[in-house]
Amino acid sequence: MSDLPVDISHDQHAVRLAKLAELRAAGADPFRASFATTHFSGDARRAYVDGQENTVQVRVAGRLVVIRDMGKSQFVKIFDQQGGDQAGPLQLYVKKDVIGDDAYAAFKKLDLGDILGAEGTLFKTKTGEVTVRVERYVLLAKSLRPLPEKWHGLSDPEQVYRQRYLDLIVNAESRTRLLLRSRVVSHVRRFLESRQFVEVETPVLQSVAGGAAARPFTTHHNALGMDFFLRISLELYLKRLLVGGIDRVFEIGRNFRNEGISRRHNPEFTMLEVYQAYSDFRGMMALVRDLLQSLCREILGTTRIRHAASGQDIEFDGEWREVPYKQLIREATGDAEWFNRSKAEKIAAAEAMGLKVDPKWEEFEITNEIFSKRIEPTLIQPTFVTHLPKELCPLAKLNPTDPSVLDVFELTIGGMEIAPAYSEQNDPIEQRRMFEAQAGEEQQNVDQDFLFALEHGMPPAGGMGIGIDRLCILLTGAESIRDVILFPQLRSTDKS
RNA sequence: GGGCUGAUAGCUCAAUGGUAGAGCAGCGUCCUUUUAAGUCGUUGGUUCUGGGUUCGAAUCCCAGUCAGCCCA
Repeated sequence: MSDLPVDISHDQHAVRLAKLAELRAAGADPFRASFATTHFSGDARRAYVDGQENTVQVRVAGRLVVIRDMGKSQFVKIFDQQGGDQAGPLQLYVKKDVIGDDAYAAFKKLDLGDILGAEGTLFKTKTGEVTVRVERYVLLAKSLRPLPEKWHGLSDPEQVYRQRYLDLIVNAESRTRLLLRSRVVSHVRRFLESRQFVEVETPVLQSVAGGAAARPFTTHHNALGMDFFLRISLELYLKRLLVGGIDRVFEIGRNFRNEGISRRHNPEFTMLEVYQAYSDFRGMMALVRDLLQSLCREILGTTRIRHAASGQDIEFDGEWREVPYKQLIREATGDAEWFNRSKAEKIAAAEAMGLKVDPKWEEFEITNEIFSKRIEPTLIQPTFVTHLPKELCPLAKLNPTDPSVLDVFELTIGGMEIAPAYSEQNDPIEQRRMFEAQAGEEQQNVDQDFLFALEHGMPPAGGMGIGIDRLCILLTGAESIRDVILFPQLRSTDKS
């Protein structure tokens, strides 16, 4: 670069642009259309036969992430989809004698980050690393920007999230964690399909956003000239499908809630919802336990997970604790008569427990504040909290012997609510009454079309939801939901 | 929405009111089995933005932007 009129040696982008121009001037194509490979990096390593030096031929491709230049030969490493495997990127050995003077001179001008294809034979170095002895190589895509530092990687959380592609290249833990999520989703599908559940897709754009209590996003359809909401839950459409005779149905899909962003909340998140006709919340208990146990075994290879926040190990194996909500409340408050206390007494007791209570709250809300602040965080081992108060969900059936509670459970693990499940309400009269009571002044928020569907008869059913993001937090030990979402929501910035 | 913390070279980080530095990366050498390769030399800064205080500001003050944590 010293022959350039202006010294740009400090500007890595400018240096690379100059190299690009040089390549083009020499008639090379720095951005090729394709390259036929025979192996990913890990597969190439596995293709090596012990003692068979330079007999197995491979064609591989990837991003240059390490260059060790020794004058007339170089060891470099390329990173591909299997570059996150334990052994890391695949090593290539490029020798002047083998590829020739011109090709070697061009190779010396490559930069970290360039994407190349190479062909050669496998051998083992004296330190035992399976390596490709390169006979031919081709630059497939010139990289015009430098990679983050090789040892410390990329650690600024903002850049990790905004430039996830770099995080994936340089931070093996991020890559492993995020790819684990793909395996989780894939396993969930296979598990449910093996039990004859059918996967469907239901509308994201809805004129009534029902199935949960949350503020929806709004959007507008120009041709129809009407506003829509983005869905906040999958529930009401999947139940229409129960009416339609799809007895075992599930959807894995994005929900959108126009609420705060935090370590546990992203405005868009992925839910699994499962409905099984002729089952009930107890059937869902067995289903979710089987599902999570098989996930642990298949994906993690263990049913024991380290829970950093509590310092405990979470054991997924065996039967799980089952305990009624009311019992937990009575234990936590030390008051056997809690549910007979007046509102004033409940407020006083909650405040004595250090909780902030809004006087406008209903009694069940005060009680539930105790549950979510003082009980839920302590439920580290998998726990089915059953029979929640009837006010907490309008879509579930009442318990026949105690109609103040619902035939539901909330599976809590690691102090987080992981999976709620219900014996689903299929009485259209009762369902309408609940919806209309809940909607109050805002009767337009009642999904009449759903109620109309229910009136045709919905089979009794168990239903369950699992927040995939939270499940992945649990399985990976991530500290934030952002660490299990490839591109978490951030404020947009103008990039000039 | 509120509180706290942070933003310095491409990346990871120093510099606590007095000449903005290091490692990696980059650039130029040496080196044909390296493993954060080694070696010699060397470039690189709107210290997030805008104001203010001061003889002097990366540093102190105010406002803003973005992010993280906690709370709602």
